[in-house]
Amino acid sequence: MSKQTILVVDDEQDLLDLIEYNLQKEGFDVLRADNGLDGIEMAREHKPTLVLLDIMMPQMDGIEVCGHMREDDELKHIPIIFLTARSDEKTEVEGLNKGADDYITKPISTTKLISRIKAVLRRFDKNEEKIQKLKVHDLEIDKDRYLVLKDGEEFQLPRKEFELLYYLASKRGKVRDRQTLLNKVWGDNIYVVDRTVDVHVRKIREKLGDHYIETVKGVGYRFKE
Amino acid sequence: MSKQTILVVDDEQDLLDLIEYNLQKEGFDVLRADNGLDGIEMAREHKPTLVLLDIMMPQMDGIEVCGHMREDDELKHIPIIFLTARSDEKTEVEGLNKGADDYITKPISTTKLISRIKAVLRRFDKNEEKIQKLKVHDLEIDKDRYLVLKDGEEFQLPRKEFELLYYLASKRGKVRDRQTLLNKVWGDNIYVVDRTVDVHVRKIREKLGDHYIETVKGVGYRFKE
DNA sequence: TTGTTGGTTATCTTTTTGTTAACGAAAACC
DNA sequence: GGTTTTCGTTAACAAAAAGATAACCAACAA
Repeated sequence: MSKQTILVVDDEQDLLDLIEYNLQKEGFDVLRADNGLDGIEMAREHKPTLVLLDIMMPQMDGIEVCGHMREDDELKHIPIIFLTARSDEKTEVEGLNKGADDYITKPISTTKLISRIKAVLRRFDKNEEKIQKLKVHDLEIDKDRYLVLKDGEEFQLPRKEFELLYYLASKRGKVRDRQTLLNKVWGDNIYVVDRTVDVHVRKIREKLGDHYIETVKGVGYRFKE
Repeated sequence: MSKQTILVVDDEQDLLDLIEYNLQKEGFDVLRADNGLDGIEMAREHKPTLVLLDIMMPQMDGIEVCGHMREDDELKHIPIIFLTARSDEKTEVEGLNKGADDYITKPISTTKLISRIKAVLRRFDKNEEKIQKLKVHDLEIDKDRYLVLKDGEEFQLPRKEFELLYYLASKRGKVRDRQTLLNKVWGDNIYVVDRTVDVHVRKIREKLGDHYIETVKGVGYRFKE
């Protein structure tokens, strides 16, 4: 496997140095940018495996950068971890809604940083390194384009719905409880109520039909074998 | 599955009470200690599955406790989650570097606490990918899929019926009395009348046929050898 | 503005789970 | 042999749990 590249966007040079040093020690390639615009630029050019994004930056803040990335077909699949000041809880929530995959509060412990990064990569890797395209029953689930094909017809599912469907389909036949689904699809450190899963399942069923995802009462959900 | 034990070390009794109550409600066994020394003592004696450790304590603080545990071959593998006061950022970093697996800031939201604990346990759970498939006679009892296969045909049993069948099948040939079955399948701390077992056995027989589970009069039930 | 996404919540249904009582077979007692 | 007691089976019913659904809100983009 080729080396994984992490793009770090932050306006504090000292912090950049520290993070770069530690990531390199772990065997990652590191790209750095000290403002949002350059960050996006670099992301477009190098397609990093993951982006570490400070929220508070002059000119263009992290949330905005994240927003742009999520709209760019080439970049929307790249996992993003926010760096945020401790007190700043509001932006934290806001950021997650924007499509971040995790967030870490400053000051940053390097162990934690590394382990979070690895956790997020693990979450995505399983899918990424293997098949980008799942074919199940009459569905074709295309992770590259975030698109589902059902006998020729294209369905553009929203990100979360897509990822939930993708995860379940990749574990075809196996039951997963709500908490596991939340951890795998939403992320370990993200707190939403577990009924959220139900609602997303319902929305998927609404669009694709209800014979793909099965309910196992008292246990969880499962993609039909 | 034997119950998981969590050791909570904190000098605030109220908080101990609160945490204990919530953990028990989730089905964990709880051990408590109100200072670092006792904490280590208890850890040595009972080998808990996980330790919740307050950082700020008189005499011996959490970080020190963590340090001791990490040096003890018997205890070094036990996951530790720190409880820290929000403001106290320096020790937090220190703690993580000392080998904690996660930390939670006070004041504590119990939902968050529980889900963090479960996340850490999941991370440590090696048997995640363990095969949980039993093949007995012409039955295939697949816990991963929560399905029973009888020569090709799928049976979706309700959760309790499934778990009862699974338990009996896993102890194939051995008789278990009703109380044991209740304890193992339903759980130690919930009370239901033991006739309930009969009813569930009957329902299983109704669906799969009555030659799998045998009655041993005056004793209990057994999965046919 | 309107539409989309992501998430929450309250209400409605369905299913599961548990209790009880009647029944019957076998064992034990006389 | 007849009677009593013990024990499990079964069906009917009640209670509780779980999930589906719809309506709602907030944030944001077009």
